[in-house]
Amino acid sequence: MIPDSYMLDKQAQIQPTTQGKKVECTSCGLANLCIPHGLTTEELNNLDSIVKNKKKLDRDEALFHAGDKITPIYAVRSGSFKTSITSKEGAEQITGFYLPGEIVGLDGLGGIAPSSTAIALETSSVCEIPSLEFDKLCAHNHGLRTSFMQVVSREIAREQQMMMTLGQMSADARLAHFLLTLGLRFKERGYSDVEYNLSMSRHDLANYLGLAVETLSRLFKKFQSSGLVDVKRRSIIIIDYEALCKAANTNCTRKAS
Amino acid sequence: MIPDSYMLDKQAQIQPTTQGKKVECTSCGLANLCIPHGLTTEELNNLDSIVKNKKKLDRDEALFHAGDKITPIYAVRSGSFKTSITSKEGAEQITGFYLPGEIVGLDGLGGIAPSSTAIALETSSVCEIPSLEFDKLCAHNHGLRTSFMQVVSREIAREQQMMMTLGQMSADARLAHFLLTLGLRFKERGYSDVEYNLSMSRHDLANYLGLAVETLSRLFKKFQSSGLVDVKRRSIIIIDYEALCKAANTNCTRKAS
DNA sequence: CGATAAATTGAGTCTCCTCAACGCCAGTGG
DNA sequence: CCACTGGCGTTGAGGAGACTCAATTTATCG
Repeated sequence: MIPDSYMLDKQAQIQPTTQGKKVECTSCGLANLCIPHGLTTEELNNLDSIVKNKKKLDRDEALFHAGDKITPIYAVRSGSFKTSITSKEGAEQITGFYLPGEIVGLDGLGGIAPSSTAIALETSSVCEIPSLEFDKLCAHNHGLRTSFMQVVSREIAREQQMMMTLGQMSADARLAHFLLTLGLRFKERGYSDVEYNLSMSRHDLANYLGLAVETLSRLFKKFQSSGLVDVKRRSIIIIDYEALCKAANTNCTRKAS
Repeated sequence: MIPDSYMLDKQAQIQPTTQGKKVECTSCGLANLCIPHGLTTEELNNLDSIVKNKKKLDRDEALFHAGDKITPIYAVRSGSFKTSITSKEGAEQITGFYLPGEIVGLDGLGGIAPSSTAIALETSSVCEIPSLEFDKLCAHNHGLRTSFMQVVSREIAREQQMMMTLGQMSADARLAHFLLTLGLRFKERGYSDVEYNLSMSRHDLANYLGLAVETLSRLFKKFQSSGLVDVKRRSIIIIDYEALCKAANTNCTRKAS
């Protein structure tokens, strides 16, 4: 089954959340992918006490802008986001796509203004974690500090991997690698790693991968006609996993789910 | 005057530090560029109490390896380092160069094994900050937490900028931008921003910038013959700052020092 | 249903890579 | 002192991958 975009919050689909409905980390299905992972019940409750009510955003709405004063950090709850930076000359680089359970805003810690802008790719919601309160909480919760540091480390590692992608890989490998990695992220969230929908436009994806849209389009076509994937607009079905790995220059074997 | 490589620790040049000599953050000339920036005297003393003795490394020696168990973080005290990640297939990407006052090892926080390997580019020394002790200290020092979060944010922002460089810029712009930015980092450390020595090989720089060594070599020659810079092996003299900015596609004006 | 944006396709070009050879410099050992 | 060696950097020739520009098709939305 193909998830309807990245909308993973099934509760929210059934009973649409009003702006302000309190969501508890303790009962959140994404907890293991998010900051709560590995925390004690007490720490979880502490965290719950400062996490602000779910904030809902429409497509193309900004969660925060580069240069904003004091910004909280956000945990994606449903939907998805892109972050991008813009040079003085107007050049844009999309620096990441964020799925439910992932943390946005790590470039705006310690009172520093974020260098990136975060924009919802579809109707999305986030849990807001105010920086001041979070910092206070960190003073008394070792587990929380550790968990957060892990989140930070993974984000840095992800960006390093992206440097590898942009610096060393061919266009083919970039796309193949992206499709495989995105699949794995869906899998972590309980969805298929071989059938999913993209929530970003060709333009956004091309920019993220450092390619021209035309090149990206041709690559999709090439993968399609080589029988690697089935692409229909934003729907992706990975047909030949092994071959896609090979295209990504990665000797990854798909593990049984 | 051209600094002899990145050796900024003049004390160390005069009286070579023995392995184990205690260096105080309180009296460190790099404090303002490092974690100590903005801390109270008390916090500084606390930090001093856990910072381990200076560790000296020769050229090509590793500070830590990708996958190492519990790794401390390190503040570069003298010399310089490169960090790199390696894919399973053996592809390498250099992810950063680190000068005195900068923090290495942020991809290994919270007990996570670092994804990168750090290697000294020349004879260098570092201050070791053990993760456990540092975490404990963070519990009681708001300023320390804030300062560290700022370091983390800047590192993430730096990597995002690198994604922009690799994803959007031409080869010319990449090199020009690198030379300018490196100059600014030297300036922060009290050196000329237009005359300095590179501590990394052409190979390392090319890899970092996502270029072939041959391309890099041709670029240096091109910049040289256009009168932008004077390049002699690893010595760099920026002659036409404005033109170099233009090559970097950046409308930066050089501020008087 | 028409207007606008998104995506695809085609043609031609150029940037940058690859491969190969050569020059330069430092260190080594005879 | 000098040839030898090996790493590092440069130079040249040729080619391929990805870009640009332009036109067309396909979606999206009022």
